[in-house]
Amino acid sequence: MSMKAPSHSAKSNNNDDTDAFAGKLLEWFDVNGRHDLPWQHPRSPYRVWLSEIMLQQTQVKTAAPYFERFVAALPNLPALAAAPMDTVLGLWSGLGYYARARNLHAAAKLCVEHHGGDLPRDLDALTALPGIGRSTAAAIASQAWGDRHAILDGNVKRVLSRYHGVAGYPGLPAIERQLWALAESHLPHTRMVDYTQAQMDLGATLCTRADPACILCPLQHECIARIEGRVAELPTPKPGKVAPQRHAQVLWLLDADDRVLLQRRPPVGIWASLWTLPQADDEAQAAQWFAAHTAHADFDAGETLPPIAHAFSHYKLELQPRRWRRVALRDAVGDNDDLRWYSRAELAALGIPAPIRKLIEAAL
DNA sequence: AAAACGGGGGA
DNA sequence: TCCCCAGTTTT
Repeated sequence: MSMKAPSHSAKSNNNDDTDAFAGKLLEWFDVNGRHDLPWQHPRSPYRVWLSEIMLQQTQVKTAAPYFERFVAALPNLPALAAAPMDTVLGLWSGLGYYARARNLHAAAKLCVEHHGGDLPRDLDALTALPGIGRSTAAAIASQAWGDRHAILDGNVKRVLSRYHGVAGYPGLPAIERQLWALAESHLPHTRMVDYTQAQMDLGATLCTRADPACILCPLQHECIARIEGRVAELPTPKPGKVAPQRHAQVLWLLDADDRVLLQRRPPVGIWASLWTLPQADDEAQAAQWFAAHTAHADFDAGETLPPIAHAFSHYKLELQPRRWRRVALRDAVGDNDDLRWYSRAELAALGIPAPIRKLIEAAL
């Protein structure tokens, strides 16, 4: 990776062959971009770095006052390196993600130790510092020195996947590689400082995740997602991991008065302490439970009902209900705090999981 | 309630 | 190289 200032191929050192993407973006930026952010006046490598770290997981509006306070207390890199950790954390207090502050502090010390108290003007050396990855390094180098490097943060991923109609979750290595290549293909040969800011501004203000303002977008006529009506589908969201499918048997017992037998769940775990129909892992265990709790009733006489599908955040549960009417319990089981007959009128006041309530109330 | 976020760290 | 995490905000 080269550290030198923008290198230009012989044919491309002029504005005429600026990529259409970059050209339109820069024109838009001149009028609509953010030109008065605190780290832009004055712009120094230290201030650019600090702003990029703050902006990693924080919006401009939130970060700005913290930035001002931070640079007022620690105006340059050696001051940061010399400050106690507590001071740094105090200045960061309220911003969250405190690992950023620890990395920032550690990186400042490394810069004093290895780079003469300055940030290194080299992508690999920047990336080697804690808290700086490929995109942050490129954002720093382009904004601090105007060096020609592509960034690929969440904003740019969103813009490029829409503009080029790139489907597939951007976190996947193959998709991310493709997006990096596209980002590099659009790099202009001039105005890198503005170009980098322009991409972030477009993503943050127009090409937003929800409800993008396409009619205001300078790229709307070339944007594949816009042309093909796929703006809402791109970028492809993270594929939810396929939730494991579990099964359970549900025993629905009604007595001679049409009261329903409910069981209180254990105080921890799924549906903690709620009242549900007695449940078993499989049919054999359901039969076993049935034999142990009921008097003179025939398990096989139960009426098999359509299964209920229920989705939890981390697994899917299919409940197989089976119903018996006019059931009596064994004397030894009886009513107690965790296993009771409830009349229909009493159900309303109980904590009952939604799918179970739906099942038993739909029947009447 | 769940997805998004950028870097770090472990597999 | 890839995958997943921590920690927080946004949708």
